[in-house]
Amino acid sequence: MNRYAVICSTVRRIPRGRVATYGQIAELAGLAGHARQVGYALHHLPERSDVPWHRVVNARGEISPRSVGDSHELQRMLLEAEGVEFDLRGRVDLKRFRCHLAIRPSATARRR
DNA sequence: ATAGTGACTGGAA
DNA sequence: CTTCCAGCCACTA
Repeated sequence: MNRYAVICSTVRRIPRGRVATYGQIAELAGLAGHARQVGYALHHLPERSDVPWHRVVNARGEISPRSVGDSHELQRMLLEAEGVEFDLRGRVDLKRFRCHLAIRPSATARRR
């Protein structure tokens, strides 16, 4: 079980129509303080991955700017399709759409 | 091996 | 409330 796999499985737990922040994912994945690694992991995802990568936004509720690519446009489209709303500044109201997941004890070694 | 980068964050302004 | 910046440290080259 590598770091990316743990992150991916955590992202998969985000319910439809909700979002989570990078830091939140990192924490849930047992990698508290390593939010950037979440970004790296998502960056490495294959396009047809079943991981709902688009449900991950930054701490401000924005879709994080990417150095390359145009996937952020797709991301917003996917989120709106799930009912996530953006304000005029392109930000999600985290108070409303952030998912509340509990930190799974031993996220890396689930059930023996 | 070293150096540079970044899909981030929290605190400061 | 907002934007800005330094620190962060694994990842890439």
